Amino acid sequence: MNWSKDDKRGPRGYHHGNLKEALVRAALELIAEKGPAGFTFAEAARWAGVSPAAPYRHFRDRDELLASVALRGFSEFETALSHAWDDGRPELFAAFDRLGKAYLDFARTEPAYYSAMFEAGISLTSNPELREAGDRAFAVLRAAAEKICARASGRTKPPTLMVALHIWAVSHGIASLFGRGDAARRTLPMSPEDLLEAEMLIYLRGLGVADVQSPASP
Amino acid sequence: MNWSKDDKRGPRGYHHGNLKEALVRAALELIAEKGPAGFTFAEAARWAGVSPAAPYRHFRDRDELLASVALRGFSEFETALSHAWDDGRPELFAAFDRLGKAYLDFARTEPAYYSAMFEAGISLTSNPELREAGDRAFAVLRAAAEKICARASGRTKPPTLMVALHIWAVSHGIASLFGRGDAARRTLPMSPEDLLEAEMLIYLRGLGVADVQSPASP
DNA sequence: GGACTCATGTAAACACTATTAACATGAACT
DNA sequence: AGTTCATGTTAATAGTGTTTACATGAGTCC
Repeated sequence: MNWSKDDKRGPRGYHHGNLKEALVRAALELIAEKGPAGFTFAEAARWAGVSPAAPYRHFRDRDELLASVALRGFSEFETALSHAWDDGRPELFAAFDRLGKAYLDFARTEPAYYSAMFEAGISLTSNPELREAGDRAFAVLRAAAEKICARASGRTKPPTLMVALHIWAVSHGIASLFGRGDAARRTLPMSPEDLLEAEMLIYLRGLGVADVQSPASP
Repeated sequence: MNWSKDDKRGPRGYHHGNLKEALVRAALELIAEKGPAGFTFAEAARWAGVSPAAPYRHFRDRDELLASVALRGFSEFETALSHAWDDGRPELFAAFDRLGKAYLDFARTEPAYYSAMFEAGISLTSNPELREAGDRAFAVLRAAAEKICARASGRTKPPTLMVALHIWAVSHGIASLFGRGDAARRTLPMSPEDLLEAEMLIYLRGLGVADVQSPASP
């Protein structure tokens, strides 16, 4: 007999082996299916093949599991954004456009993460770790805002932080209102991607950033 | 026959008299307290002083009560927005500024409505009445966008619908990320109102709308 | 090897929720 | 009066979050 963990069923007798990980993955599946509200601690346990009380060995309560999902979400979000941004290479505006598309793409393809991060109502003040993860993701937008601001032509440079917050708000607004399943979807005259791109072009133009073509005539 | 609802205690024997209304109000209280997820059908019934099964005479299920709250929310939202906008009087940009502040004010002072409307995940496709109520509120933003676009100086006028969607996305993004209790609040260098005003000024400038002062120098 | 410990699992219990079914009441209409 | 029907009740089912007491087994020290 071969009891190694590569067995079809694995050893998996009394101890699961990697329950914490399995629960996070189960939560992701379930949230993606039925929204963050429909996600159930008990069902996650069932999905992982353990008793309903087992998860409490790894998470204080249901909210802590949700927070754990959100934490990982912010981490993957940061990775996706910074990969798209790629430090503004090879060209600032192309990279900026990729950044916006990556934002929308994450919200669409990872609705479970996105819900946990922004809609589950987890308190950031009581969870510094989560806040820091969010800040790291936001730092990518901030870095992009920095390079954008450096190109502004006005007498005074716009404040980087403000611009970063603007970019975040627009992206989140579009992703949240139009970017996902038909839960809140309305019939749009254009794709969320085009909508975001147009808005950012107009905004950059208002900022006095050069090399941006007129948005009204594509 | 003066058992109108103005009676001191109302008849209130076996029949409540106005349970549907009472349930909606109870839901509002509860959502405001503990978020849309923490709201409970049973607790709403308790709050109204009836048995847990009574609400089912007025709402098919919990979601339908939530949808009812959202419906009323859109109606009040429309009222608030159109009152602030006041058809662009006495001056376009002052009215537009009021509109933005009214948006944020609604999200802050009526978080229960706002959550039910945008975060409860109620399907709009399966609820035409709700969708229409949302469209009526959006129509105010659209009307504002119309007048804004008419002032655009470029060769071609920007499409009204697109501009309206942009305004909506920005407002919702700021309200949703920074506009309410500390659930998702971050430390900001400025108030949500100032943040929104600045973003709209830059946007309008990018749109080529006249009479807008430079945003970078207040 | 054997005993001790501790993280990690189970089972049983409690209070609570959504929802339904069967029954009760009373307001309105003939 | 009596009937009807909307609107309430009670009782039951099934599923949930969470706690408590107990069980197991992997690693550690002798």
